[in-house]
Amino acid sequence: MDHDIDALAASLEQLTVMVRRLVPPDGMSLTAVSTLRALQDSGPRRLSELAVVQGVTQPAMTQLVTRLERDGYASRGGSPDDARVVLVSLTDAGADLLRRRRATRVRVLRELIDTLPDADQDLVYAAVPAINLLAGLSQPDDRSRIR
Amino acid sequence: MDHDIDALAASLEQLTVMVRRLVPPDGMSLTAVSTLRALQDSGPRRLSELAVVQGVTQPAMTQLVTRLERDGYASRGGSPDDARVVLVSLTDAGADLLRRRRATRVRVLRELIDTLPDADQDLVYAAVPAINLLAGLSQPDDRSRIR
DNA sequence: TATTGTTATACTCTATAACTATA
DNA sequence: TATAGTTATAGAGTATAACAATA
Repeated sequence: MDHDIDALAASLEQLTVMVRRLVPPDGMSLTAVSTLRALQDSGPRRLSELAVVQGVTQPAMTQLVTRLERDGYASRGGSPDDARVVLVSLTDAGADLLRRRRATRVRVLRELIDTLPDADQDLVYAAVPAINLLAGLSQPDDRSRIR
Repeated sequence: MDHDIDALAASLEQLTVMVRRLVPPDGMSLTAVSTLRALQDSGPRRLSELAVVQGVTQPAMTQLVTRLERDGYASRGGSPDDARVVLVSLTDAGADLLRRRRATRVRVLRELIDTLPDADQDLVYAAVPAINLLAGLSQPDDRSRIR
């Protein structure tokens, strides 16, 4: 067992480049997509919650939600409990967008993996638990730049 | 062997989120860092070559190089062969920046992996060949938006 | 004419500071 | 006063279109 951390770090960095290219650039920022996913996973959320989760400032989230709303992917609603609060929801068009991106990513990934010899494909799938271990390594969620 | 492509795609996506957070945001864009790395790997390059490799337009690269030059990470030079050409080089400060980012990524990654039980650590390192297989899957370098 | 790079302009996305409305 | 959100302003980073200089 080597436990060569530098090699692992370099491999992971290259891997992120590959993954990022699975979905062709479509004008959606990482934050925009991640915000829509958060809305899909957890339902309507306060604008300020979204800002914290995404690690951006409240004004940045205000503007992102404004663009998402303009493009039809999200909508603003009020809270019955607190008139100051804005609840942001995913629209059907937003859910469609996420569906399409996922389908593209899976399709392109499958095409790429299909080019590998069967033995290598088995190796890749056998690594899924290890990849999940790595993916689950949580950092102290360094969202401290939110003032 | 499951060969569950959807699970693999989802795991890879989560993994990229983890890797992206290894280095704290420091105002350098993905393209900026990737351009500096290209200069380090291959030596001075034409501005237009950099634009193609990074998948951005020539004007975008002109402006990026201008910012990198202003910040001291890269420098412009002429070509002796062709007076139209701008050759971009990495400066010592640029190399230092890359060194520091690499060191941070490795240090944080090590700290995170150290929190895993030994058996899981072994599992992660055993997956490096599979990760390299995935990272090496080349897409047709869809840089077709360059006109 | 074709190639290399820059300038002009516009939009996204981010930040900080100052503001409004509600609690 | 404190909290939720917006508006104002500035800078990075991207694009397309138009331009200058060189081949």
